[in-house]
Amino acid sequence: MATIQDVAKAAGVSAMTVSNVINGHPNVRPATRDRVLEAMDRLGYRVNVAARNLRKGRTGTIGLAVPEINRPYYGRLAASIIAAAARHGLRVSIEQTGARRENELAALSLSRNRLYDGLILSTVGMGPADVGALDVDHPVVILGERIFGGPVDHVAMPNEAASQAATRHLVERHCRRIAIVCGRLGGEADVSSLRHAGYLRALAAAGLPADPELVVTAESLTMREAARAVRQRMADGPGFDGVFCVTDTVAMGVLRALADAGVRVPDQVKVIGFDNVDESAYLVPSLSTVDPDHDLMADRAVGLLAARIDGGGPEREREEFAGPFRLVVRESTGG
Amino acid sequence: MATIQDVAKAAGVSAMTVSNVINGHPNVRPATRDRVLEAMDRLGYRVNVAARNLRKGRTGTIGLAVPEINRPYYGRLAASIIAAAARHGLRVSIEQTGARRENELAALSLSRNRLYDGLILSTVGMGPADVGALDVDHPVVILGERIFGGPVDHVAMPNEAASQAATRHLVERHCRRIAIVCGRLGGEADVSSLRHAGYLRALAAAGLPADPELVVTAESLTMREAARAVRQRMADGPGFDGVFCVTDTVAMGVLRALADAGVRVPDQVKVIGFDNVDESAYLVPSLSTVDPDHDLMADRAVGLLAARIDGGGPEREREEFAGPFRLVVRESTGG
DNA sequence: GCTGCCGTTTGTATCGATAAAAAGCTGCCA
DNA sequence: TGGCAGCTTTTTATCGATACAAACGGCAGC
Repeated sequence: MATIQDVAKAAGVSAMTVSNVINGHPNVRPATRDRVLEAMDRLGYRVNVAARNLRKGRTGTIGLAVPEINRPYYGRLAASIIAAAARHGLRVSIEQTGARRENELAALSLSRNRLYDGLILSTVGMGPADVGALDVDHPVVILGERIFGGPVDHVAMPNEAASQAATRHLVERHCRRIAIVCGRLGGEADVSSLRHAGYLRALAAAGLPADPELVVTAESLTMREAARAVRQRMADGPGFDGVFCVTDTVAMGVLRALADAGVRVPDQVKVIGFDNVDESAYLVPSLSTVDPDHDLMADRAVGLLAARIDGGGPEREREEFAGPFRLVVRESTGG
Repeated sequence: MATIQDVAKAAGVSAMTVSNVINGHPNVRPATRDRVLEAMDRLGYRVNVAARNLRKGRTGTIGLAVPEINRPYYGRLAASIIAAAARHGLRVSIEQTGARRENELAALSLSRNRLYDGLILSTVGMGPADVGALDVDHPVVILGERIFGGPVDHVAMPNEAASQAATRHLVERHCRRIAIVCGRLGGEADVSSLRHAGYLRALAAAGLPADPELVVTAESLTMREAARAVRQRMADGPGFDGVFCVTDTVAMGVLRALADAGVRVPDQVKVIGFDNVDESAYLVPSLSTVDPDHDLMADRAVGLLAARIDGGGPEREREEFAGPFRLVVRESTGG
């Protein structure tokens, strides 16, 4: 594989001149430039990125750590982030953490290896107790839930507000016994807890009691576990007329479980999700949901990260950005 | 940020000794090792991967180029590949090509930049005419469709065989006018053409005529376009009693379009897809499909690539591997 | 013809880690 | 005591690109 030296020799110039041509520096005589370009072409020269990275101290790659890329929500998020990063001239490398705390911490340390110029971390497993791990000397942006007081930039989902709006929508559609399907509660700042809080607030605002019977807890936020949890709860009749699902993926599992039990949606039970993944509009019945504007959040997250990378040193204050959201009403809540 | 030299100085040894400790070489006295480890810990030392890459001529990262990560099939594929790569100690960086030929070619050239040790390319836009572009001097594995005679390893979907099996299944369920929903035909080796060929073969084997009216062509293999194409075709009644959809994503669009038209699945029309993405089991009705064993294919693709990277030089013959598949019967074809 | 300036080109050092070879140490035996 | 084998450790050179400063060449002006 040809190096810059080979090209230099072939073109009868120094390596620096070749470098100058590659990087579009001014003050290279056109005739020289042409000679160099011709030599590069002839030798099939390609920049060695490792060498450039070493010299420049940058890799041009950011890391994206998500629980699992194979879930509509994270797929969608990743797509938005890859696109946003490309606009900043950055590539994206994806780590799967399996929502496990230790893997999320490992992702942080990879980025310390200078493999990435910065890291976008979608935390799920880490809790407030791990805030210390975030206190690193390289750019990190948390995307998703809320890490209290973490010393990093943070783009937050509008968890509580949007959950409240979703639940309120069920109230407005005359649901009176509204269930929530979520993951295990107890953490301070995970998706389930935050969205559960929004759900409770909506109930309170509507003067509805918060019946613990109506909290359906799945082992994990997957279709399988959501369906299983709902089936179990429905052993003796639904006992609810509305369901707020903490993600659209969960909602898909719930819709399936309801269908298995012969429960008609939206006639007998109304269902609303959270995320507005692409699939939601195409389900039968199509799924009402709240849409947190992924593109905007991705754009903001990458923007913050890029700013940190480009020298926005540690003296810059950390930023918090809470995304906007939009209620999307479809068939599953009666259109 | 501390370098290996800093650690060496702090531990009172040479840089090489530190390097030896890092890389777990034998012949480092335990006492020395401890001293080095302590210094590394104290200084918060992290390997500079760019420097190591330069020296070793490897990056430890492979590229995965897919049309769009935000589609269930590619998400699933990416998840499998990331997992398989991790087993080989490789990281995965994802490029989105948008199924566009020029982006697929660009992905090839990125890998030429030695950014990646190798590339797994899921071709969609490139055709047999671009075979020349694949003749590169670094490891590439094509995953997906068939590139005739490309000078690279190739893990192929069992496109024709599985499509034939899916269509045959519809025949066995007494469908007599079986439609196919696919993308534009005409290419020699794209998904749609190959799966269309399998569909035709099944019809021929069953002695059914191949009515061009039953070929529904979508602009792209998305839910939106599939739904649009089917709606258009159904303006004057369905005219078919079975549909083979070239992907599960397409099937989701089709199911939605049928629901909109008040057509009952599977009573009036039976539907089968291709891919067995996670969502398929949870749709209402759940989707029959063929499952190409993504994990196995991912494993094989990464395995081939890793072998090429580890010196399996260009003299090794290129390999072709056609994945197995499995028919998955669910509600959409009558259970 | 000489000076000085400006646009162009080149030499040298460097980023940080590591392969290969050389040099230091031990301890053991003759 | 000298010599040698076998671990340990260090020295030196290198991967390829680029920052920086120095050198070069041509030309206008005196």
